[in-house]
Amino acid sequence: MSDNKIKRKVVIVDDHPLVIEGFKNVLKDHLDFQIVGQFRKAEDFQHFMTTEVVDIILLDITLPDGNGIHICREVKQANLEIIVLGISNLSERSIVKQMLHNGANGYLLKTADSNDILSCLQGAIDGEIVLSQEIKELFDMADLRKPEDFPELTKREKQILQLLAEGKKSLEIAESLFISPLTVKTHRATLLQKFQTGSLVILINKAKEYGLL
Amino acid sequence: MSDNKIKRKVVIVDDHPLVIEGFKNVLKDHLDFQIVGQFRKAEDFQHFMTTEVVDIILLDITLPDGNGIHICREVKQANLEIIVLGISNLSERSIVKQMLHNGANGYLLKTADSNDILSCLQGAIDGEIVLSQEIKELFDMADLRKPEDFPELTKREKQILQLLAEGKKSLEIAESLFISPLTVKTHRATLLQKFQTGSLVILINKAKEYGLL
DNA sequence: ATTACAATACTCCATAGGGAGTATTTTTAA
DNA sequence: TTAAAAATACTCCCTATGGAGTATTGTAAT
Repeated sequence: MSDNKIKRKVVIVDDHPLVIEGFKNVLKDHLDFQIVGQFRKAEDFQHFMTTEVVDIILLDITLPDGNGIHICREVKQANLEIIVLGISNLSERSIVKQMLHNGANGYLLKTADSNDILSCLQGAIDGEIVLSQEIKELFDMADLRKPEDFPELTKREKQILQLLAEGKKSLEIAESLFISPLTVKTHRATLLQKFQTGSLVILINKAKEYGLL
Repeated sequence: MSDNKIKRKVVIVDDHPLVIEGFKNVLKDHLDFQIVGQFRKAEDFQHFMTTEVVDIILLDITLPDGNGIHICREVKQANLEIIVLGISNLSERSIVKQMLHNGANGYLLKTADSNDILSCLQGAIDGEIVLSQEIKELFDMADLRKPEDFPELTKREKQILQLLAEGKKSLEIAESLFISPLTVKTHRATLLQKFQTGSLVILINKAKEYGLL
């Protein structure tokens, strides 16, 4: 667009350097955008945000030390003006919904191409809620989608899920977490219930599908 | 390196345009490499390969219309000189092993950074089997070379292992195979014994590592 | 035809897992 | 500062699983 416009400050948060490099390559010739920060960990990004002011955040959902959905809420609580676009491999409807509920201005799949990304950025700047092509299709075909939504797990549940996935028995888990085996049993039951199955193996398979393990 | 060297022809096959852009950004200032093709679908890549000659293929494992592991084998059968590096988010041992068994020259995680990627490329050119940092940590190199001492399974056992991995209960398996649940139990016990574990989850994890599932 | 091994099916026993509740304390968010 | 959610721990009951045997029939290779 115009040449003398003040560039919008963009921050990229993604644990995949290749994706960061990809965004840089997509944006590098674009006069409207200036990348002022890139982070692989939520913590680094959050620290950066305590001192810097930015316009646009490209925010991965799955980070090694945090969750993009929560980070989005924090950012928006601090400043509603900041444009937050979720980026992820995950095309689960519930995740997209959660992001949008937390105030995100849009959601891009990593399968989006340059044009898709740039038009989403422009749309978000223009105040639209933007979704990349495949996500749009996902929402159009709403009726065909599976009803099972991505379960919200608590910290403890995730912890126990992880140990179950390693093949640990309830007793071992109880010992390593210093809690009663009966408590482990409760968490396990909650997990099975949240994933709507009665099989540990299915539970773990689904958790892997959702990228929880 | 040297300036007048003939550049190595690189092809990128990945369904994520951002990853392709990322590789382009990482390689763009490197005098040794020249990107001669980029593909989002296996089919397009395979068509390209019928007419073109390349030196290095950066090959994603998960493609919308194919499997990088199979594609790797095809490529290597046609020309062993071509360097194939698997790239993927998946850090499962069995997948890496399958790639290397099919002749891949290495395996990079998408969490690898530029330096990691470039040093892997150089290593592969120098004839090494290269793995990105995180993958190296997952394995010790010695483990890769020695033949696997995974248990010999009978046809029926493999069949039942498969069904167990799908989360089926003994009773369901018995019904679908028209045998007694007690027989299923025997096979299951044999499997657990052969894999030297008392946990179904561990059994299935090991089976996946060995590429049996 | 003999010898393996596979596949089948059973016994008995002990423990782990799954289903459905209730209840208290602690943490976190509104 | 409350109200909600998470984490803790328990009850009872029943079924599934795991471990250790034994035994018969089927099948494939020598």
